[in-house]
Amino acid sequence: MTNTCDVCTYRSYLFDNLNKTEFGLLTLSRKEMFFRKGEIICREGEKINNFYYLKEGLLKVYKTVDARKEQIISISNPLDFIGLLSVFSNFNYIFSVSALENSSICIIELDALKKLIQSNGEFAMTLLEKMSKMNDQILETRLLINLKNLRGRTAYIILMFAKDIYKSKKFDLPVSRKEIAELIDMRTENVIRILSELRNDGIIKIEGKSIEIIDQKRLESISEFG
Amino acid sequence: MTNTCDVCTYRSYLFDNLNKTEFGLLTLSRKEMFFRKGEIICREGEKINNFYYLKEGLLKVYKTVDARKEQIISISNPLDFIGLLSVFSNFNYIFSVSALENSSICIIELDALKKLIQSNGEFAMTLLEKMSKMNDQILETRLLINLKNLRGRTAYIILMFAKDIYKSKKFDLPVSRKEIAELIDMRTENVIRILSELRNDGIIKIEGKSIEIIDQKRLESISEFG
DNA sequence: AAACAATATTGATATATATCATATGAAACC
DNA sequence: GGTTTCATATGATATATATCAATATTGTTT
Repeated sequence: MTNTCDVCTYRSYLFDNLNKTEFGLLTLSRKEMFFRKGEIICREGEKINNFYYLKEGLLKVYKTVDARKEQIISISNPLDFIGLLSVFSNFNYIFSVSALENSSICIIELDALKKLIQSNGEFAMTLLEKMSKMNDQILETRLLINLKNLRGRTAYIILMFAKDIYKSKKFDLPVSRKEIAELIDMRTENVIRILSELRNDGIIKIEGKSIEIIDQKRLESISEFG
Repeated sequence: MTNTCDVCTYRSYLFDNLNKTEFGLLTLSRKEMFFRKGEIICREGEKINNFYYLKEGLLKVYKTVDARKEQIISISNPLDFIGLLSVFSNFNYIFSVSALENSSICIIELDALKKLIQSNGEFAMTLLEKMSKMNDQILETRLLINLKNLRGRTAYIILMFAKDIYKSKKFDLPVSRKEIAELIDMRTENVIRILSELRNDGIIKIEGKSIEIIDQKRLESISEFG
């Protein structure tokens, strides 16, 4: 909602190293946009002109495998940069991004940002650190998920939603069963089956999209050991 | 072998944007080290003090899953930075690196490099671009491999060695069957079995570590469609 | 409200992959 | 030189996961 960057909490997170002039320059090229749940922010293959970061909401980053199947690479939380580092190394997006919940996104012209990187080394260093941390996390998570069996993956993803995203044992899933499958490399039927198992074992409660973790210890043990 | 950076071909690849003073600063903190096949360059968990890049040879980047199993994340070619971006976002390595072939590695003190990033924005930008390209590629490759069935993965990795690493249809595998398995998420027995199948189908020749691609078209088709 | 499409669910079955067992040759060790 | 260890190899079997099928449930469009 707020359109002045000065008061935006995100300033301190990323733009602390900029002086007044630089910050003004950035603000000039900056826009804030609102995306409704389901809307697409950018598409694989499109030219990259902007640098996005997520102010509020929830996004998914994904690739299209074929007409019926997508591969979800990661889920973006508020404060996340969107689009991995590829914005700096590719001319075109190598993935798509869409909104899982209504989201506010800050948009900065990539050229303006690149100029700042070149003129302000402190800022460059901060950006490099933050972006590299995010990239590492995505890769590590993908490697971790692939080591687990289906039960472990399902438990892992429930815990991710509870701990990392909603910070609560009870929450509404922002995704369909199919999307969970696409995120943790499973088939929809197996996601559903295993969710039902976990319910029958008294580890979680499910009712439609609503999930509540009953026995977190057991769920974590399943996430770790399958 | 050469110890003066001026003549090193790698200068133009990465350090073009530095002036004489800056370049001198970097050279001061720079060392070149030789690692024999099998030797470990750095270990998961160790403190990060240096920025490495591979001048000559071949490395593997991996994580230790348990006493008997490793997970190979990527293979580093000459010109590659070693260690993903985590060198900028972590204090300790989140993976290990060892030499698959005798290798020459340039070692720069991380602090010296960070200073340069902060003082020279052009250099920061170049580094950001190159490192992010590498990181993206690693992630993309991992996603791609996981979409394939075992036959597809095996074909893919043979083609990777032939096209990306040795640039020849005939080459000696720098890794054991077990390591191939750890690289493409399979079991050793299945790697061996499928290699034998491909041999029996007249698609490749194998003799110990030596591999020759006979029918590249079919191999590529298997890599793509399984 | 009816018709339709998408999602969720469960069961039965097929298939891919892992596991176990065994053998051989080569390298490492004492 | 003999013993041990590791890499390669192949077959038989077990297990995990995908696929197919059928039905309910929810959401969407008209």
